[in-house]
Amino acid sequence: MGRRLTWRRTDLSVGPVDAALALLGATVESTTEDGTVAVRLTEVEAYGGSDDPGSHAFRGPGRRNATMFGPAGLAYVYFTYGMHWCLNVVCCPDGEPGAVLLRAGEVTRGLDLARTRRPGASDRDLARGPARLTRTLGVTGAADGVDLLDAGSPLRLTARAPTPAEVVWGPRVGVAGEGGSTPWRVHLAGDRTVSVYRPATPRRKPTAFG
DNA sequence: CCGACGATTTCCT
DNA sequence: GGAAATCGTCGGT
Repeated sequence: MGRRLTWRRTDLSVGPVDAALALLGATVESTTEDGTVAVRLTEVEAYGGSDDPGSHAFRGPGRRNATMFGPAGLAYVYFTYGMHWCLNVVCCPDGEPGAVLLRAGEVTRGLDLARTRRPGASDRDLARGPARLTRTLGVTGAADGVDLLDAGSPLRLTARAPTPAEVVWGPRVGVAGEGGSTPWRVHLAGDRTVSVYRPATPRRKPTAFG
């Protein structure tokens, strides 16, 4: 069952779970004035809409998540923890929210440039985590809303991959509450660039007693 | 190896 | 006001 290895928008307009599977093994490529870096995706996570408490779209559209309600194939990029960018692929028909978070991958092009963006990191760790991946690719909020299926975009999806032989589904990383147990994280089995699983960790608020 | 914690800012309630 | 789809560092075992 060979699969076409080029993208059509309808390939991604299939909801977050199916889109997550379609994106595994595929390549994201970023071009800046410094050059081009490409990453082969080894780990992604699905996020839904009003029925998914773990999703940014759970409470409807707002300033940050507006792109999630756009057409499939757009990049939804958000800023979190005061310092990190995360990159998603929008994966539902226009007006319906849903996205796939790109969590980890392997650098397959532009290794020298990637290394300069992540000083001190091992090659294995260059894109091993959602914020590491955006740093390695040079992705920031400027890429929010970019069409990933346009070959002329600075950030784009290039090759699809054959259906992975073996994938592993599990709970999403860092998602608290009801959405925390939904097994919508998926990665290539046995791949060393997959990030380490961590449950959501509530942080202790500072007390008057130190 | 492992768990704890601080950094730092945006967004929503 | 508080939580957040994280990461690097630090200290202990």
